[in-house]
Amino acid sequence: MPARRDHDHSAWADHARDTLRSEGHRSGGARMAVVELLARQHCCLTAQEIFDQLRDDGRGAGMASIYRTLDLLTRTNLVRRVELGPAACYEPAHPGGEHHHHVVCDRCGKVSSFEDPALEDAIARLARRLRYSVGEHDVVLRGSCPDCR
Amino acid sequence: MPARRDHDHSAWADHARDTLRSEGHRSGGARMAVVELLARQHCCLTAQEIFDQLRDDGRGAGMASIYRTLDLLTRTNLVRRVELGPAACYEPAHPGGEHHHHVVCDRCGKVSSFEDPALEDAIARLARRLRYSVGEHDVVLRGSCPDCR
DNA sequence: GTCAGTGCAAAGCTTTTGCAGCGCG
DNA sequence: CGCGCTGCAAAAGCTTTGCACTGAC
Repeated sequence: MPARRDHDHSAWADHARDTLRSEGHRSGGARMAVVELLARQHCCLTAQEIFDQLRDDGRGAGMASIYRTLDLLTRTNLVRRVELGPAACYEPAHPGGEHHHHVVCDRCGKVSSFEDPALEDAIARLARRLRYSVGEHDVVLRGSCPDCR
Repeated sequence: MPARRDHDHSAWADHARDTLRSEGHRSGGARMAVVELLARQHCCLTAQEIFDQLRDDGRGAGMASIYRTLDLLTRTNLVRRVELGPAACYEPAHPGGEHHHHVVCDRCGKVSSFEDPALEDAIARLARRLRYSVGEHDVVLRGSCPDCR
């Protein structure tokens, strides 16, 4: 029996491939390598981390292709770009509305994610109150992780 | 009668000067120019905006001094650094706990600020629940501003 | 066969660092 | 009058762009 693949993850990869295809984009090697790597992630990655990991996997891609792919995926809302510091992070955007945010450890730099319905609720109410038409939102907490405090 | 100065603003400038002084820092020209410019702001500024505005005011300072000052002010918690995109923004941190966040217009890039007690409350509860010791937090909303939608 | 996708290298931005000289305390 | 602050210039990231070549369709 083959190893079972993670459903959420392969579902996202399929969704991403289908969406790109339906918009007339081709399936180049670098692009698909980035999509498949992102699909396996639990949290967000920097472009450099993607570059390194693809190289280690023997599927090396040029930095330019990685950035171009991330830009395309972000524009099509398949990927969420998160500004956590000097380098941007990227993670799969799950269409079902599942939604998480990030806590960054000031000391070791570790990034964790969390979900909080009450927070989402407060943001939804707030968005209704503002005169902006709010499309997305990011929440970043900073502090010390359990290992560092 | 002289023009009345904005109390909150000059209060922050005084607080910043006193804090720096008490930690043994000197009052150089560039540093004070940045403090006074920040004190006059209602929202956050990038280093480049600070550079341009000081030059226009005839109090030009070197970029390096601006970055060094912003770094010092951030380390002493006198200034809050906000990651809104490729360039970081900086704004005075008011000690009283007054606290705001930002909405960015995707189309024209305009940045506005808002306050929302319910949001702060949700974040405070959330912070208690997480195993991190949370020190600060940023919320960034993105969408279309009233002029652009 | 065509043209989107790719890799490399060069350029563009933001931010940091090295260093000589100025000036605050 | 010493050492911290400053400005310039160079360097160090991160990201984008130009261009010739490859490969998907």
